[in-house]
Amino acid sequence: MQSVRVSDLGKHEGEEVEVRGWLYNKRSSGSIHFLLVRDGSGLVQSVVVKGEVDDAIFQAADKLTQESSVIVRGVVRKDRRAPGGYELGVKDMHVVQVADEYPIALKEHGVDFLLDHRHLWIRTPRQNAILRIRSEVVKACRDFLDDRGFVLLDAPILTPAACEGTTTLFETDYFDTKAYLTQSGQLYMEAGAMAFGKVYCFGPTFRAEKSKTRRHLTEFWMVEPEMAYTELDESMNIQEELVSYVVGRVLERKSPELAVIGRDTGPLARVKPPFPRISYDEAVEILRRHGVDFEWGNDFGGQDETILSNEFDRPVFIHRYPVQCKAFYMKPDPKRPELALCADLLAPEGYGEIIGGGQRIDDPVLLESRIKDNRLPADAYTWYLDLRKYGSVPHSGFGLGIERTVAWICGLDHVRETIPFPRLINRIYP
RNA sequence: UCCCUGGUAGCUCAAUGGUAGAGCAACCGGCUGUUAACCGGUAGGUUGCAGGUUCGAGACCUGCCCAGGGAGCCA
Repeated sequence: MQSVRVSDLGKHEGEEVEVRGWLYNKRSSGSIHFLLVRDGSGLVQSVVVKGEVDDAIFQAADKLTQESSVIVRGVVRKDRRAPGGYELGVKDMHVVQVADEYPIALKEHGVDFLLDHRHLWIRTPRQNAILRIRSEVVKACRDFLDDRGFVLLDAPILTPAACEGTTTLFETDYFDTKAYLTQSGQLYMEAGAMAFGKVYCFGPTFRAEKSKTRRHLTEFWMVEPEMAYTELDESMNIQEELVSYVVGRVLERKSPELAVIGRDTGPLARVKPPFPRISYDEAVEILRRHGVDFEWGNDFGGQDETILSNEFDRPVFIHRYPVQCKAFYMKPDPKRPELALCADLLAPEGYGEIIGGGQRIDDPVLLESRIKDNRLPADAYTWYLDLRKYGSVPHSGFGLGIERTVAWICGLDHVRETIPFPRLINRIYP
């Protein structure tokens, strides 16, 4: 007999098929059992009627516990009363395992409890939908870049020194010396851009900051493209096309999942180029108009970002921050050297920064002095300086945070639900 | 690291300083179309930990632990 995924049941109306899955929930009226079976692709109501199956099977159905693994066989039929519109009239059933008492009931739970049971929590429809959308976001990013001639160049996870100096690193032993988990693949992507023209990396990054907010994980994933012969404005063009493409792909292919999590897709449908581009100076003016006592030269806080993004109906670029706000490798604006040729992209609806990027310093003398000014270990950056000695060109890149992007697209209030097994301060289990 | 809030049954939560309780889950029984099904019953507790105040503490006080929310930092 043909095994069918629940999501494909509609194509098999009237046929006898089998579904291999787990019992999500069960309702019974004594002589008729309704088994809600999930298989990872969806939920199907399987109807077991006394007298229509062997008594042994009918009784086994009665004994099934939540999340017991089960194979049900029967005829697919349309029924308005069934969730999803189709149900299975069970003829035969094979119980693979009767599950122990399942910790996650079909009702509300606290976050701490759910995170302790994350390995089971991901079975629930809402978490399943979020992680399917994450999968689509990742694939959309890669398709977009692959189609435009970018080469995937994996960056190392173990690194000899800080990429950005100041922020906190996870340290680990590396034989007789120390190594650090990467904070960003960017510097390596700059090497790649000079080798391939356009590259990107996609991988986990690690920040040992003791951040306790809805926007932070200690382990998170970034897509980091880097492009040779590319200046800031062109980089922003790519970014707005990428983000629009990703949102479009989710709307196109994951609308059932968006419906499961109850996301209002109206704001997402507006995400199309061009995105507004405002300078740091203009952003400061907007904040002051809103009564924020903001000192020029500071970086924006979470509330500042919310005020700024609420001014627009789509993601907004903020470009040309004061150089002291940004990393050492950011190229100063030739017209105003106190500003960096950089841009952050703020997601709408108060979701904050989802992209940070900019044009990199291409002058070896300036870069060397910046490394010194930031008291970075010069030895560790010898190779990075080489990139400016051997055929230096203007180049730009950016990093898109996957979890923040997924949280925004899904309309979630915390990034921890956007990654299968979140790593947070004080949480590394399961 | 700082500020705020919380920790009671497996889970979600009640309980003027005066006998620790409900719903769900589990278990037993009933019900032929259920929609987090419903109805009846059974069982389930070192109230986060350690001290203290009191005739009496889940509640009040002190310290600690853990979690949530926020700040800073950042994607």
